[in-house]
Amino acid sequence: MKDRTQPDTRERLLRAGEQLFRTQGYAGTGLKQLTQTADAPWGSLYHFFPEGKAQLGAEVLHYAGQLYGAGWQGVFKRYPHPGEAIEKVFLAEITTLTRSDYRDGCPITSVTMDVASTSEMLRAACAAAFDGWLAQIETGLRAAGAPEDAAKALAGFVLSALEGAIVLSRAAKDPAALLQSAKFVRQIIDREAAAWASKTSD
Amino acid sequence: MKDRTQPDTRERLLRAGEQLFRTQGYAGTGLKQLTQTADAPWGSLYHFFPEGKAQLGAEVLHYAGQLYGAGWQGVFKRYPHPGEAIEKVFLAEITTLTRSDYRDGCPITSVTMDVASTSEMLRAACAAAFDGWLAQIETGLRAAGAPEDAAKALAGFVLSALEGAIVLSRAAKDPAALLQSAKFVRQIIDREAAAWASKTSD
DNA sequence: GTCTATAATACGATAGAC
DNA sequence: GTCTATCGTATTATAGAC
Repeated sequence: MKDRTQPDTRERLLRAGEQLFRTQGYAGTGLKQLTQTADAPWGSLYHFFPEGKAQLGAEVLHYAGQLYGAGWQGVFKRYPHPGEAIEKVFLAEITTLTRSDYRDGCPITSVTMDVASTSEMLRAACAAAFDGWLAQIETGLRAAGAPEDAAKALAGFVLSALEGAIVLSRAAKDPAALLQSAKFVRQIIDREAAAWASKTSD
Repeated sequence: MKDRTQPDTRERLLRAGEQLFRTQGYAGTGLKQLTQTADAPWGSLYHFFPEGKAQLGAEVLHYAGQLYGAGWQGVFKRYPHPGEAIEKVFLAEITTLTRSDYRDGCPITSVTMDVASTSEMLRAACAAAFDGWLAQIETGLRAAGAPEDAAKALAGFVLSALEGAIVLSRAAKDPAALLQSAKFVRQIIDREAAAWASKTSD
């Protein structure tokens, strides 16, 4: 869409990066393993990402940010009631985890843990990905009537609970943390939403 | 306390492991860097941990699990009201993060992201550490009158929100996620606690 | 754009003197 | 128990043919 040189190989490298970062983080992923997973020639890696692993990492973070951001947008469109929409995301994550034998976590969280304190550039890319998701959640909540401040605070809480529950579920190989968190997060949102509804336009 | 050979060096290695895992995960931490940080001789590493990095990693996870577990126990003892106790933990984490320029996250989360899907032994050690914390939170909630099922579900939710908020705060270098999550988590606990109090002994 | 070969370095782990 | 030297191997990155 932007370069017209060899979109296939480049896209496969990004996809493989996203997949491998999800399961073993940034530091734990070798470039050789990455090209093999992507079915891409070794030479192509430095053709598309001449600055090496860090550049590839940053672009994978951007790619994943956009991809999952579209998912947030879609779920709010499908389920206008925000409590239902967000609960669906938690439940969908359970499906993703169980289907992958608890391999497919969140690529942004994984990379954050590895590099937040060793590469300012990659840390900023992680923050940007999270910020994009937070903005989508905020938009979804505002569409349901949430005031600006409440929407921002709730979004941070929702994403925190989701990311943490994914971590605990992966460690335990058990969806309990996601189920438990989904229940309480939904409780909070439904209660807040009722408050927004009672305060109609002034 | 258990071996009486060279407790100092061994303890320093565990402490250095905990510190480095917090900031750069398991895969991102080299054993050379670890011995330097611990001010320990290279030879000592394989003297105390003959099975190498994996054994050291597992023992660091156990060490950190016990250490932070005692912290949970202590905060519930100091603050009998569970909403207050748990809010204190969130706020203390903000202090830890800001004081370390957002380096000192959670060692269990970091290692989980790196190895949950590549080493069954280390994944189990991560799960055991989290389970210990969950048990402490559960105990604190039960002491405040929570029924068994409610305590278990709430504990999973609380720890999920905390771990996720640490991740987001580290990525953003901003305590907002921890503050936002603390507020809603406390709301949930206080509301539940009121329900336990109204249902007195039957 | 692709591919092979390889450079340069860092890694985990071992051996053997002390 | 400590320390140095070192072995393989894996890592990221480059060079140059095609």
